Amino acid sequence: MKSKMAEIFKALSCDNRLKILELLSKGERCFCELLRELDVDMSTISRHVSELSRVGLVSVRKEGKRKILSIADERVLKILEIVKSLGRRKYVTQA
Amino acid sequence: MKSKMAEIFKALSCDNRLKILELLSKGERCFCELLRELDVDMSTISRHVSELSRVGLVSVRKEGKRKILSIADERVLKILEIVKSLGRRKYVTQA
DNA sequence: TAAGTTGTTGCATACTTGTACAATAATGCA
DNA sequence: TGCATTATTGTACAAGTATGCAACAACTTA
Repeated sequence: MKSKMAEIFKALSCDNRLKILELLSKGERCFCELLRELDVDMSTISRHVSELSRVGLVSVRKEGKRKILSIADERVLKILEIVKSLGRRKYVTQA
Repeated sequence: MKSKMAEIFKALSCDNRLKILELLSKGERCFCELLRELDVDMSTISRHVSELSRVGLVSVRKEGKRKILSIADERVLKILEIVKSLGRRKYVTQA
């Protein structure tokens, strides 16, 4: 069985899920708004959101007939920021 | 094609690779030391190390007939620490 | 109740991944 | 040179993943 850590990283290892997190980092939004911004099937988004919330990266709240999604924790943004900065640097080893 | 960010997260999403990083976080060590601590085939470790260095998480230095491995960047440790803390918390949504 | 909106789930499919084993390569030592 | 140590690579394979389509479910509103 996979560790919690590995599961979290796994959830972060897909571009469409990263895209979802990036959108949510600008503020909460509902499921069907994501659909308009992501050019993938609704079922695909559903599964991605489900995975993100399962591992605790995204919070889900029901409001009328909509599901409102948001980043679950400040630390999620922190992680994304650090890894983005790692990705930009051309992997230079410290001297 | 997968983004740099997704590739880095992917590299982090496997328990054996996380184990390697954890060992390296205590200080650099050579390939064959990892072998003694990891109970997987050497070829498997070779591929994991290759992947970790490919995406820039681990630095490799040759010394005699050995390859010495180390964490490539402080930020790698930071990421591991944050995600570990995320994993511990029982995914509590803010009130 | 009927119709529309929003989301989930079963199924199929193309692709990727983690792993071991065996063969090979590179290096250092006797 | 021959042998031991250290590491990589080809191959195979079981398991897992991302995706779309179609059917279905839950909820809202007319």
